[in-house]
Amino acid sequence: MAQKITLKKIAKDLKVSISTVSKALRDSHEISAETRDKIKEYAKEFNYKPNSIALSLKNQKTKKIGIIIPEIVHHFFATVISGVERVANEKGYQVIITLSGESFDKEVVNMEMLANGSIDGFIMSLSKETMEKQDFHHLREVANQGMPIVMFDRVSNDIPCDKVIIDDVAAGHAAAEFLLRKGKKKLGIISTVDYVNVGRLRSQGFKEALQQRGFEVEDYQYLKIEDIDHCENDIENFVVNNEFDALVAVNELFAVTASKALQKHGKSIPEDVAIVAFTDGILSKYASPTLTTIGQKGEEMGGIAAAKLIEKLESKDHENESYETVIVKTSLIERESTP
Amino acid sequence: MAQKITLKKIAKDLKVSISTVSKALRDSHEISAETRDKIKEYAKEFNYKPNSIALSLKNQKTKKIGIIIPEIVHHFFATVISGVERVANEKGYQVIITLSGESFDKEVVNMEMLANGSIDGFIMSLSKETMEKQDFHHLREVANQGMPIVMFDRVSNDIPCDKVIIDDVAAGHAAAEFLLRKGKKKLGIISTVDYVNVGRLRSQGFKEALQQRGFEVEDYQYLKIEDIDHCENDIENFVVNNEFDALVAVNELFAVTASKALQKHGKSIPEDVAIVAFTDGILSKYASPTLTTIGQKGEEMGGIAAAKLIEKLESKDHENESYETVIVKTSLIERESTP
DNA sequence: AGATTCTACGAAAACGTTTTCGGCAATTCG
DNA sequence: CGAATTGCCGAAAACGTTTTCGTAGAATCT
Repeated sequence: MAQKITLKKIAKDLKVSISTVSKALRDSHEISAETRDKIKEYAKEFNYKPNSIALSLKNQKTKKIGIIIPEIVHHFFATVISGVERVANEKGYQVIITLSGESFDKEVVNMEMLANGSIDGFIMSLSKETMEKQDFHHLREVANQGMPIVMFDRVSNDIPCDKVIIDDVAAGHAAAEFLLRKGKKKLGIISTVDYVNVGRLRSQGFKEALQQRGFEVEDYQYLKIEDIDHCENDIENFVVNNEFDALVAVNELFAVTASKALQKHGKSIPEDVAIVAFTDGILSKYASPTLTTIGQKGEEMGGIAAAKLIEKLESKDHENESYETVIVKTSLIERESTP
Repeated sequence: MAQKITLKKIAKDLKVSISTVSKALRDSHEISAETRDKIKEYAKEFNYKPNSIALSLKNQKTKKIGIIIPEIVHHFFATVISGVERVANEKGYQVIITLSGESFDKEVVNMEMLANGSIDGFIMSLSKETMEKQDFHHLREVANQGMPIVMFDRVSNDIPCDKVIIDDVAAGHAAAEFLLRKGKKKLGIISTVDYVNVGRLRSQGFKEALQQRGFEVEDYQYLKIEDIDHCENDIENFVVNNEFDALVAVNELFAVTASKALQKHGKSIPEDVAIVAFTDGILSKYASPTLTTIGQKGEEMGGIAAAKLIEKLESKDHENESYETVIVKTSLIERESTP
C-alpha cells in the first residue's frame, strides 16, 4: 500500500523544489550533476513514473486513440484491433475500445464520452443502425472540434476524413470472375440487405463480372439475408430451390451455412457446387471442406488506420485539410471449396 | 474547428467567475435561478462537456479499467472483453485494452504504462510466457501501490487478488464422465503442455474421472501439443496410431483438427469416435459435424470480473483486504459429435 | 575592484475541474 | 436601529506535471 510517489514527495524528502526534481529527471543542464544523481537514484528506488493524467492535462494530448466498432466477437474486427494495437504501441499510444453493438445510440454515446478529452483521435467502423439511418451528426460534431477521425470498412462518404477500405466492388468482381474461369456457368450469391455497404458493393461487383461475360440478370440467383443470426432456413431453402454450380457468399458464415445445407442435400463440394466466401477467418480455415475466400486483411487495415491517424495527430494541427482513402487489396486464398 | 469549450471560456463570455459556472452547471443552490439558466443555456448551445482528464486529475480517479490479455483474435478472449465492456459501460467506466501477445516483456511494459495513472484497476489473464516463468513481480508491484487487480482464466495463486475462473478439473471430469456414460470405453485426450494451467487441470479432471471408474493410466491415450499453430501433423499421427472410441480436446481447434483427421482416415463421427471439445466458440458451432463442447462462458466471466473490480474500486479503499475466487460453472452443449 | 557572465536552483503559471471559504449586500430578527 | 441571517457570488487551493522566468551567489573578465 505504498502510496503512489510524485514529484512533490520526492522534492519534500530531498528538500529541493519540485521544479528541480522535474528538471533533474529530464536531464536538464540547469541541475548540478550531484543533485541530479541524488534525485535520479531516489526516483529509481521508489520507482517513480510520471503521472500520465497530469501529463495529458498539461500537454493537451492523451496519447490514446479511441476505437469504436460494432462488435468485438467478429473475427474481422478483432484482427483490425490487433493491427491498430500493434502500430499504436510502437508509437507510444494506447488504445481505448468501445463497442456500439450495432446500435446508433450506443455509438453516439460512446463517441461523446471519448471526445471529452479522453483520446486524441478516433478509428471507427459504423454500426449497422447508423448506416441505415444515415445520421452522422456525431461524427461531424467531433470532426468540427478538430479531432481527427479515420474510418475503416463501414465508412460514409458524407464525412471528410481519412478512410481505409477494401475495394468491395473489385473483390466481388474477382470472386465471380474466378469462378467463371473455372468453367462455372450458373452462379448464385448470398448477400446482406442493401444498406450494409459491403454486401451491396460486393454484389455489385459480382453482377458486373457476370454482365461483362454476357450473362443476364436472370442467369444468376440472389439471396439477401436480413438477420444474420437466423439465416439457416433461408439459406437452406435457397440452395435446394435453385440450380447452380457455384456460389459466392459475402461472409464466411453464409458460406459455411450454405456448404452444410448443400452437403446435407447430397451435393458435393466443389464438384457439384463451388463456393467462394468473403472475410477470411477461422471458419474458412477449418470448415469441411475448407473454404476458398477473399481475405480482408483486417490486421493490415487496422495498422494502416492507426498509422494514418497518428500521422495526422503529430503533424502541425492547422495545416492542409486533405484526406485520403486507402484501398487495401484483397487476396484470394484458394482452398478445397473450389476446383 | 471550433475550439473545445471550457468553463473558463463560458465564464469569460458571460462575465462571471469560473466557480459560478461550475456551480450553476451542477445545480448548486448557491446560484440564482436566473444566472443558472443563463449559464446552462449557453453551455448547451456550445455543447459543453467537462474535460475528463481534468476530472481524473482532480478526483484521482479515471473511471477507466485496463485489460491485459494475451490475444484478441481468440474468440474466448473476445467474449470476455465483450462482457467486461458491457458491465463497465453500465457503470460509467471505459475500457482500455492492451495485448501481451503471449509475451512476458510486453505484459510487463503494458502493465507499467497503464499503472501510471491511466486506469483505476486491472482485469487480466496471464501470457503463456508469464505462466512459464512464474515471474509475477509486475503484478505484485502494482498491487502494492493499491491498485486492484482481477485475474481471470489464466491466474496465479501467488497473487492475492480477486479471480474469476472455471473449475477446469471439474470440467475435465465432466467431459470424461459424459463419454463414459455414453458407453465409450477407450478414451483419448489432446491437451497442451503442462505449464498452461487450463490444459493441465482439464487433463487432471479427465484422468480422475477415469480412475474413479476403475481405469488405469495405460487405458487412455495422451497427446500434449506444444505449438498450437503447427499441431496438425502431431494430431494426425496421434489419431491414426492409437485406438479409441472417444476423444476429449482441451480446445476447439484441437478438436476440429482431430475430427478432420479422423474423417480423412475413414472414421465416422460420432459412431466410430465421439468428440468433446472445450471452449465453445464459433468453430464448434459450424464444424462438420458440429462439436459437443464444454462452454466457458467468456461473456459471463468478463461481466463478473468487471463487477468485482468496480465493486472494489467504489468501496472505501482502506478496508478489509479480502479476496474472492469466483468459479463460473461450465455448461456442456451437446451437438453432433457425440451420440 | 567593479562589471559581467555563469551556475544552480526556486517561484509561479498553466492545463480544466471541484470545492471550501470568505465576503458583500439585502433581508429578517430582536 | 443595530445585529444576525440569508442569498449570491468570487478567490483560491488542489490534483501532478513542465516550463519560463527570476535571482542569489560564485566565477570570470577588464
